[in-house]
Amino acid sequence: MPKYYVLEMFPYPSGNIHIGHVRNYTMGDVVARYKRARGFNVLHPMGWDAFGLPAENAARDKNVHPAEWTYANIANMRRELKSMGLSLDWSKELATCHPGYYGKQQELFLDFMRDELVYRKETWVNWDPIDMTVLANEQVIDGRGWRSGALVEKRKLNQWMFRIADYSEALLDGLDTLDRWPDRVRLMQENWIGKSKGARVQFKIAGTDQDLEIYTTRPDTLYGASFMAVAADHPLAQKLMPDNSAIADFVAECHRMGTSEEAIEKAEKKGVDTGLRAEHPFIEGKTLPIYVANFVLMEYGTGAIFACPAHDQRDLDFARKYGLEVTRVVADADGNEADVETEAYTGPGTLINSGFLNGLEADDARKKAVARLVELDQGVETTNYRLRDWGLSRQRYWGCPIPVVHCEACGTVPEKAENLPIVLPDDVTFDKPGNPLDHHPSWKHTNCPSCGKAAIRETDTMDTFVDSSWYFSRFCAPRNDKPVSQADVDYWLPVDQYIGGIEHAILHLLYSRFFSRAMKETGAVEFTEPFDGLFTQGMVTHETYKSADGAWLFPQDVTQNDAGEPVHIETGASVTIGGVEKMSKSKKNVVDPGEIIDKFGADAARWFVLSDSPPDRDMEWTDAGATGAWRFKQRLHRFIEENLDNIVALDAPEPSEFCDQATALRKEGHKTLMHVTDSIEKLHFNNAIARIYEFMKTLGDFKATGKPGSDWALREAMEIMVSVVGPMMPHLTEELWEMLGHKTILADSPWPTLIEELTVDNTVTIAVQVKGKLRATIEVQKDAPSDAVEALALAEESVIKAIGENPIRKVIVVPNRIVNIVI
RNA sequence: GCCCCUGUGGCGGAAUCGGUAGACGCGACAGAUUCAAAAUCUGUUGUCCAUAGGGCGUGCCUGUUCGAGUCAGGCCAGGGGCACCA
Repeated sequence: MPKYYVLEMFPYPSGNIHIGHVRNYTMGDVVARYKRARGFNVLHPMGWDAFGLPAENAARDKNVHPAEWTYANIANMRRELKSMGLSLDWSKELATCHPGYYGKQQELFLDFMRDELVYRKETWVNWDPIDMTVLANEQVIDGRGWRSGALVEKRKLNQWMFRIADYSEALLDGLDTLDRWPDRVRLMQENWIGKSKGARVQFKIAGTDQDLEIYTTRPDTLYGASFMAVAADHPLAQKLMPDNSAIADFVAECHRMGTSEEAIEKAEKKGVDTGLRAEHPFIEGKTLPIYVANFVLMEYGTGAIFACPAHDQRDLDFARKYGLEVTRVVADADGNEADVETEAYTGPGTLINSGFLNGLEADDARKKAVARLVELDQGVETTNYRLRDWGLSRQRYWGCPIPVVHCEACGTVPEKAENLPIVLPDDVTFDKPGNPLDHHPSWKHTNCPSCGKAAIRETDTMDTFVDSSWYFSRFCAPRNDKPVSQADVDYWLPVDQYIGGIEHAILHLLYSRFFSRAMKETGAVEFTEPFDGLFTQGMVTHETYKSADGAWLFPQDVTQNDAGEPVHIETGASVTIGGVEKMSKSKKNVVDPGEIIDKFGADAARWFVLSDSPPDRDMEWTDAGATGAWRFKQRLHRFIEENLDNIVALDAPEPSEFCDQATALRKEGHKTLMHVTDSIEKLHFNNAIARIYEFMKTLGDFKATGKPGSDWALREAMEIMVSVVGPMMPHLTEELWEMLGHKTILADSPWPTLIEELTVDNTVTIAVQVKGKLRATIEVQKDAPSDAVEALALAEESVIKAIGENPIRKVIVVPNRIVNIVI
């Protein structure tokens, strides 16, 4: 039996499911049920992304232990998910906060240490002052923490880092193989990895025997060089600091700026002249001033640049501020060589003012310049990436402990595998800021795994994105002794269809792609890409409501008065309807899935989240839409119940003869089956539902006549209907399936078999156009010869009228589609 | 600033390959049923002129084509991603 692994991104156990979960998990469930019916062995598990800061905040605010809070939330959300009728394999359930999971993660970490995929380094980090922890670059959005929203500061800390940057090229290359991923996500990852081709160039520092190494993507503009600039943290600046208070002050200022708001609000380009000068590699005797500048990043390239103001906007701004020279070296496409004033020219063109490069196109000049640098032994062509290593240390309690011990004698020592899991202590307090593990009286005191002497345990825990970077592999065998069971992973992975929100386009998905490669390196798995197919579903939105005093109102507090105006349900005060926005607690435009399921039933809720909008786009939750879904459910139920007497018994043999009415019904049924199947395969659930509605209309119009085959055809049609609705409305359809006399449940029944002959018509309706305008439609035999079709078209009265006195210049006949008469 | 996506009735949206634009749903309107209402059922519903019938119509402008929502070029609007990345 072929396998199919369908997975929705596992939820954070915040306490309640929200309507976005309903949409996400319904889509996955439809795929799972459909694939099962198509004969696949389906894995469809569920678990909990259960570590993270909210549990610690709850502990602090409500005086409840993070574990207790988390497990209570899990219990509630599991109950809510079960009420949705999801076909999940609960025997595979896992929670990342359970030692049975995070202990295995610690094992993986030791393997990573062994193979040098993780290392420790003192580095500048993004510090979130509210969450009191470090954030990865990916977790800083607009200079603020992705969770807390606090302005992020720069701090220097010892950090555990994953070598994700070493995989830049591999992660980039891998994107090409992911043809079942949205282009948008691939593009976002490509941009994030940020590959650029350029050169490293050594500039001699005049009067010394030292070099300044820079990175540039524009070696062709070397003749336009006007100054050099290094980052505040560049070794050169650091070395000059003690003897140069101007530089020391400036470096301190840069650190204060960090990623703070000022920096984002287009910080002015500033710098300090070091007094040193660099020798131009091509121009004998020319030297360039070296600045420390705030717009140069230590983390990118070499932390130093040469500046060509005419062809780089930042360099130009800086040059204008400090009165440095601006030499144009690239003429634009029209040969324009005019001086650059306030706008740098970054387009293509021909080299000027550039010695041996003059007259060359920029691309050729680039190559020639690098060749000369290599000759001079002053440069080399290189590739650079924006992607940096992933700092995973978090100074928090509720996360996976990093299984490492710091020993005065032996240094940083990995824990022994047999000591795993390193379990979090239960008795922790959250009354003071900082890391509770660090405050704990005894937990960090241990013995060195190497020499046995007293030593200190690492108190940092892992970023929760580590937890979600391999859970899909653990799902195959969640209680296995090893982190992943080789045989099970070989069978199930990669995930065939992964479904989740676009907000994880970079963070979670890139980390998981790295983790799979790293685990392949350590021998844990054999696959490279974890997610073969990815689908990103849109958000659920809702109208917003405001009372006269400007306060947000919940949808359930708003109703319509007799005049149809929106009013407050209790006070009758008038209400303003605002825009349709992403559901958020602050704007109160939320609906509670629990209430929805109570009111409309799980089937109607599932149906509605699939029905109206394409699944990758945002959908608006409306009560009217949910009511529509409920009505369909009632209608189908009523129809089948009322027509049970008009159908043949289960397994009655197919009659040899069908009346016209029966054949017409069969055709509609099989056409519906074909389209719904196709739509589900493409995850176009809204199209599948539109087709089902059409078929419901046909079915509802069918009247039992007793003519040959009609009772057999009606059962066939009903069974097709129940089967195709099945993945979306499991409760209703199981009931109907039983009413139809089946002894086995629908969920275990195969998808109906398509009879292709019944999906093709023997007559077709052809449009007749005159000069591209529709004038008539004609019924003809399928595949009728063109000249016969043409004759029929020309005989149509409305066509004759439209042609009038004009001579016919040409007649185009597209078989089975259209006739266009050109006059 | 750079990169990407999306613009179709009152609304959500459909249109597989360039071939009858507006499927299907919601809403609205009219009617049936009802003492009445709810529920249900039937019909109408892009727009303009209107009697038949016709004109116009997929953000705007050009173009390619017998034929364009669909392809190409140029704009406009909305959304998203990245952003001192040298």
